[in-house]
Amino acid sequence: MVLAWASAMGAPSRPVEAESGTAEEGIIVAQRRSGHVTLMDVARACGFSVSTVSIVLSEAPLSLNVAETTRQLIRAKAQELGYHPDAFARSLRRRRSQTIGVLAYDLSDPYCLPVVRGIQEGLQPASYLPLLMDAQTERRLFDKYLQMVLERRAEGVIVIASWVFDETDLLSDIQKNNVPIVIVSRDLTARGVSSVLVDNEAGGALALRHLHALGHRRIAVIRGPEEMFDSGPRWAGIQSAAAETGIEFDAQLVFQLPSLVDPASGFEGGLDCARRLLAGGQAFTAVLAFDDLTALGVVRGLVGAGLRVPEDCTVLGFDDVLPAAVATPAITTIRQPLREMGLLAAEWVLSAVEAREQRREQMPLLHRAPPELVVRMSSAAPAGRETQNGRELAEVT
Amino acid sequence: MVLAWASAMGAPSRPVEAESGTAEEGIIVAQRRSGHVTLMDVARACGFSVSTVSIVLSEAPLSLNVAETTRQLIRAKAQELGYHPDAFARSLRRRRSQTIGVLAYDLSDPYCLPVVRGIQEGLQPASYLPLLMDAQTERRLFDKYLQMVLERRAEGVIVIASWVFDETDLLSDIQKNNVPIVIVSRDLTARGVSSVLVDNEAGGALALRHLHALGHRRIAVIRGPEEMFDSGPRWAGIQSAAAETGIEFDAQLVFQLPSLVDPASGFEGGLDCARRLLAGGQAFTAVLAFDDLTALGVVRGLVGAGLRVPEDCTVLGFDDVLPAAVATPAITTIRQPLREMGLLAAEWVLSAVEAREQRREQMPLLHRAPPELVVRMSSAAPAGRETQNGRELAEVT
DNA sequence: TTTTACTATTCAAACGTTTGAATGTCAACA
DNA sequence: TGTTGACATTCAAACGTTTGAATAGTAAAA
Repeated sequence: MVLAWASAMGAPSRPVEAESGTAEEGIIVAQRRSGHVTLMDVARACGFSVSTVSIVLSEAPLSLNVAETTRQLIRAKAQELGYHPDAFARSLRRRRSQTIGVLAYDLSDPYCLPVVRGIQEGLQPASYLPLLMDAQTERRLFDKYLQMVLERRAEGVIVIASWVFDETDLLSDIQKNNVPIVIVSRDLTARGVSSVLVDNEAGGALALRHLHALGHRRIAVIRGPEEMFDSGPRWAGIQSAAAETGIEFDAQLVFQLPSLVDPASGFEGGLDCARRLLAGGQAFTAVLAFDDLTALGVVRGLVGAGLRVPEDCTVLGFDDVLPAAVATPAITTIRQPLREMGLLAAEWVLSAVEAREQRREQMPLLHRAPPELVVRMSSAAPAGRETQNGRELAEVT
Repeated sequence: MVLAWASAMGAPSRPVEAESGTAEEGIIVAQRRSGHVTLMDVARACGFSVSTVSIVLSEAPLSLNVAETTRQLIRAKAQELGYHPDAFARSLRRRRSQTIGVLAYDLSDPYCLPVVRGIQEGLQPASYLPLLMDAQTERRLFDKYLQMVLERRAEGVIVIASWVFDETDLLSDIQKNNVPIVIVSRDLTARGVSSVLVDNEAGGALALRHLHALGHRRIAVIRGPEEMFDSGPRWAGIQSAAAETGIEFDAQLVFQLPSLVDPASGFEGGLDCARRLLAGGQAFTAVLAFDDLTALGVVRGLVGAGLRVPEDCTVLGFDDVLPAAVATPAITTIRQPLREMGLLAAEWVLSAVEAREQRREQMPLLHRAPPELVVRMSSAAPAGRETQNGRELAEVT
């Protein structure tokens, strides 16, 4: 009984005998090796076999055949003892982990969290559990966690790689093991990986058209770093919209972020660009930044030189992450539907898991999520004259 | 090779997979039930027993006795087949999960990530793996994940509960199972839980003294919500420093945030307070906000009314999260050493795990991490005269 | 020749579940 | 009396590892 049980815990080095209250034969309470209550413990405590207890507690189909009284007794005892099924044993036996690996290249990037939220939302109804891992921008960790995902027998993997890295055949190990993958925020369909990402072309175009509509003509652009996937298509979208609206870029006003160590360093990049922009002496009325952090860096640079945003200069971001929304002036930006993208990734990975079970082949899928212009406080029509910042700067500081 | 294969067959009579494809070499392609390569597969492929292969691949002490050539062969074959040990089987057998559950009440709170980073850092050297879970401010999810932590046999748990919730005996289930817990960001030592948190009193005092040193005398304070742990001590620290410096608070200038739904809503709270503050017509030269998001909300409110920060009004935050650093003006704040706190929590939980193994009792520990003043752009000496915002506001807008 | 001591490898029993097949009841129907 | 079938429960074999104990083979020591 319970007291005997407690004494067994107190003296773990030898088995303790105790009597069952009802049955004629004594029940031997075995020494518990691990601290956790097992089916065996529950079975002994209530006098049924391990099988019956398992059937009841796991709500297997057979439990319909188990007498109601038995079920209640077993449930009560399990509750009382604090039984929690061992996920290791269960997954091992069932050959299902009910787990999807979620590997973020850098969780501290405010970009990732909404995606993760979407994934959680998508996994929930199927009662799959996300196995969340944060590679902290370290290639080494990314590798290690990928192994981990395999070892933990995740049934699928979602990779969030908003940041730079060359995953040439990083993922091949996963694919070799026939584990479905979905990647968020870059197009890897060419390598056979289903991909969910924002429509960068459309986003770039959206941003430029907004500036054009406000009346801006001399626009500075800060492109993303060379090795980053989004940089190319986003710039392409900007260019095509520019052609469309008859805007021409001054090569002096087009910058490119250096390859960055971590996402937060986009801020530094933006700040630096703003300084170079002002030092260049070319007139401009708007800055189209690669992402929100960059935009915030630009704002810092401009304000530091005595300019006002948006009165003297409009600044546009991209992504719509938290810091952009709570800054003052709040950054006008191109919103990526991150949560929805995560949700879709989850749905895809689940359906791929199912497809694999039924041995159906599946083609890699691609979704380009439509971005959305979020007009906030950092954009406005240009002032009468263009900012002649080279000179103004000297006066103000 | 063939002989080894035969001996493997001598093993317990299993429902033999009748393979017709007995090739000329006699190599039988094992029919894999799950998609994953097992020790058995490797053993067959290289003609050794499962035991030997296990010993080699897990680098058990016995592997010193295994011939060098054998080791190399086994490793090579394992590599070739893409073997990854099954974490379920391994943990089940070893009775160790090498896992610490990390349960964040809301991962999207920028407060959490640095703590998580610290935890990862602390777990790494012991090669423990964090099992990261995000309760999304939902009590129901928190519960569920707590169960999960137990089912996955995490050897310890770290709870990050920067946000409100009444965990009266939420954690008792964990404690009953004798799993060590450490909680970050509130003091639960009274309930026997080791706790790591910032020294809120010191932080509050630090903030107030900074304002005093700058010359501020009429200071508005926005206290944290009633149910939040930090609110009380932080306010106490502010008050004691005020007494010390001879500052008295105008009750009209002391606000309290309503109970909030999620951390980002601190921004709304701050914005609202700022409006009420301005509407109140009382003079003030500084606002001491409960946290950074609140401070950003205050800035928004003040700027919206035509005031400048810090020229017309100083705003102080608390925590030092990313949005505070990248906003312009950057928020002067009280930094919590979040990473260090996470690191300590990890170290504590690991040592508690060890203590438990050696059946040593351990007292709950408490650490109040020293906060640090980070002076940025949102604080300055007050202008000559105090802000008479009631009237000024009417003129400006 | 036997013993001892190694070295290199394998046996077999766990770990805690799940589940197809088997067992045992008991009442109803030939 | 035997058969049927429905219900309630249990048996026992896996799942993929690890590991203490056992087994061979060989060489040195007694």
